[in-house]
Amino acid sequence: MGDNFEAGTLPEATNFIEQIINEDIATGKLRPEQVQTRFPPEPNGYLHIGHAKSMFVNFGTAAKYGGKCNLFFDDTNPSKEKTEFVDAIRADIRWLGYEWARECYASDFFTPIYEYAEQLIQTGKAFVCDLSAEEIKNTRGTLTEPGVESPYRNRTVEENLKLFREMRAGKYADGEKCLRAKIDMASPNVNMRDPVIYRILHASHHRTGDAWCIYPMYDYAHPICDYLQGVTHSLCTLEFEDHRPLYDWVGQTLGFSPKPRQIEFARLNITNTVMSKRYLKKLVEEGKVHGWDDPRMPTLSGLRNRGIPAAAVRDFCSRIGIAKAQSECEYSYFEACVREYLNAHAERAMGIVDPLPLTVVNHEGEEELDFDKNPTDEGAGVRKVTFGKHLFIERSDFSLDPPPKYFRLKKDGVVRLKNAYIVRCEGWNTDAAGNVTEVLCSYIPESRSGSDTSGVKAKGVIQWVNADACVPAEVRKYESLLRDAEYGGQDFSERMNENSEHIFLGCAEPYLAEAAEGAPFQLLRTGYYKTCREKGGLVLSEIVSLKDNFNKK
RNA sequence: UGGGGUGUAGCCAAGCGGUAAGGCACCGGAUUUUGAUUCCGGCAUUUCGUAAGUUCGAAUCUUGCCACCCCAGCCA
Repeated sequence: MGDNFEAGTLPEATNFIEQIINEDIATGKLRPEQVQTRFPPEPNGYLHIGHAKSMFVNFGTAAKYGGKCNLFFDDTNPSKEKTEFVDAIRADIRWLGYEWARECYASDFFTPIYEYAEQLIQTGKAFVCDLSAEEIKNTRGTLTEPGVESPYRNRTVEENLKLFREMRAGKYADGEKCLRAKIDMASPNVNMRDPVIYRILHASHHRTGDAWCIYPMYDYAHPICDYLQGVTHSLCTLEFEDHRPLYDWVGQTLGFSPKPRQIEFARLNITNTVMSKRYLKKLVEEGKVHGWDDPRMPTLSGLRNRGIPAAAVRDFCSRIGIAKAQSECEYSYFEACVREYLNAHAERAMGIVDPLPLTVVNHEGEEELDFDKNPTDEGAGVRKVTFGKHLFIERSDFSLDPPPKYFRLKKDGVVRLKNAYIVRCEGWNTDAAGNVTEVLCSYIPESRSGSDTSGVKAKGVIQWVNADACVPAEVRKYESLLRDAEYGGQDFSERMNENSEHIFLGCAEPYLAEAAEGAPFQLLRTGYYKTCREKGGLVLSEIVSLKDNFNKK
């Protein structure tokens, strides 16, 4: 990781963030290896693919300059945060393939953050306010009108200090008082209208327990934590642009040098994919999914369980770019990255989801055939596959009433059994209801893969497994995904495509299957998948419905 | 109606005064023992939200206008 560049030269900037950093380096503010970032999740849920972009930006930028990136848990609100989430976050970062220089928490800095608050009070830059939350709201003004100053704004330093210490000592109830920065109630930027920087919260913190009953607000704590960690460039998403003046105010007022610099970029959005922790949490809590790592979830652990390689996620992040324009990627872009990676790296296996017995009437005994594990990679090697008289093929690969351009097995037709022989349909058996229960075929001995001298042309190639030697597999079936705007109402439903029947959380790959032993493998039948999607535009939750849908037309 | 941002193809996105990169998607065609892959070709040329202006020359500079996003938590 990290591009190499000669000492004294700057790496080529590939996005606006790197341009800014290059300028900072060029103007002597810092040396490349001093670049430091941080990935700052709040431990109140699992990481999702949107976080993957943030990690790519933060870890990637630091690596590019030979600098460092910390893992920083933003745990300033004990009412929402849990240790379970910090463990899961750590695991997901490692799975994605990133390593942090240092792991720290906002709570590590509670003491200095508190001391800085006293410093603000001493210098007359903060005051204890007795207004209720409601009153503060009512005096903040509106977007077009200035706010009015708190009647407590001009308390003496001594009184403020006394009150603040009493707040810390637990003398007051939640919401009874708060500490506010003294900035400008008439600022056109609402964030600067004497923002609350400390609130009273008699809640147990997942790390500090009951040591504190006052907790700093994000806007106040973040610049301090950045500074104390040595962060030089604090990369965050666009919605914090309005907060940058406050970020800078804290740094300047407290005399930080060098002062960390906040740079904002657009967060990741993907069509039809819910990227809101709030809704994901709701799905989990209401039991609509099996958990945060349900394969239908856009969480990193969900993607992992879906069989999506971390490298593909990283590749996706690198290809979508980093910019400030609000945007929404098509899901197909992500799929392309996954397919590309899987095609190059995934070992191929034949699998049958809906088995139909096929008997090779003129074949006796068994024989071993070589099967390339990955035809795009010579080094992948081969596996032995046993061919015999009794096979299974996919039910949908045989048709008595084939649609036009049906290349697979049909009445009186031939098809190649992948990597084995060409077979000709000789007949079939049905049950009382007329359903096909068995296909009878003859094989052409001269058509063996790799040494075909038969001269017979088979347009179609289908998968098969040996009925006597195959490993039982189980395709995990999931209920089709959310069907209406039940979750999240309007916001959620707005994410629906006009054409899609289901809202989905991103589950669409047909190559999810799970072996009985629990080892996931991929069925890389992207052809079916594409075809199906073009025809129906449906969101598919598992392989069976995918193939059924394919057969419909 | 205040402030902060953003507008380049269906979707991402380069471009930073010298005559519109690349990827995804899509459309042709070739090869193919995965209808996959691979490969070739096409895909903004009265055009860079729009209207004027500066300039030999503008997506790039100036001005006006339009559209969209974010902000009035003791959330992050």
